[in-house]
Amino acid sequence: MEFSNGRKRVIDKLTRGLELINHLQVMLNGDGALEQSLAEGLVDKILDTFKDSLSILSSTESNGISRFPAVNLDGRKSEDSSESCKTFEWKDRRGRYKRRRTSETWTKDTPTLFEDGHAWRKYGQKVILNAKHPRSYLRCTHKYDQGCQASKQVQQIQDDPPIYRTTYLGHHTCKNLFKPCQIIMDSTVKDSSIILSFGSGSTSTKPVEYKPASRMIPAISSSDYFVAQTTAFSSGADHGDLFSSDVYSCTASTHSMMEADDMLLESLFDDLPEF
DNA sequence: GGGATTTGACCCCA
DNA sequence: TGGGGTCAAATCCC
Repeated sequence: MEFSNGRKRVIDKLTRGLELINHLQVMLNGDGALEQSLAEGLVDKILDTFKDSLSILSSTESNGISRFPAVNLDGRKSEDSSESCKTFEWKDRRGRYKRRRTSETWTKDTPTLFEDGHAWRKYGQKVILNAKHPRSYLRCTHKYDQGCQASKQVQQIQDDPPIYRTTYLGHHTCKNLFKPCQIIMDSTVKDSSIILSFGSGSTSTKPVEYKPASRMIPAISSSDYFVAQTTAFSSGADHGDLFSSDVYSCTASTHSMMEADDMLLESLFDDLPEF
């Protein structure tokens, strides 16, 4: 059952990749005035679909379910292809795992523990050398039911005022946000920026107006994305405040993190006016 | 009862 | 070799 679920998701991803390639092909066959940033954005998305597919295949393989060879995100075959055979040796598997190698990571420092819209499950806590506070280890709740490889580590790195460092590892391949996010394009904030507002069950999020800004459009496929907290919106902060306070930025990693909101981004692309 | 968290054990890798 | 990441049994909580 898990295998068929993973298989369906791989098919979905690959189908999506084909659609994007067709989209790109149509654009290339048009008047030839394809915006380079748009093309790069499409290529990024296509690459993401194939990376996700490989990720799903790898995860189902690690569960001993898949018949596909284990493949890392960089395309290399798993160095220990016999690992899946060990899944039949269930006696005391404690500590028997394949530590992931250099996966994409990015960090965020915040004064509070914030809600990022995904469901996390804590699977460990560790006292770190020369650190006052233990580090918590969390994985995506949908690690097993959807093969999501995302995980994060949270550690308090400062007491007064408290600062929490969250390190994200891997990308969400699941599709389970608590609530869909809202996408805002605001030309008044900063060039090449998009703000995402994730819904939260505990806060009364103000509806945020979606403001297409034509001069921002070439920046949509830029690698720079910015993610803001819902709480900032609900507190009435304006977009300028968001960028000066509790917003982090990064490049390809954030793009991948927003994968769960891919449909919204796709609709954003679809809404682009003709140049 | 089932899902989430805690916690000690185990193993990878710098 | 030891710090850090992950596993899984025990425990907690709703």
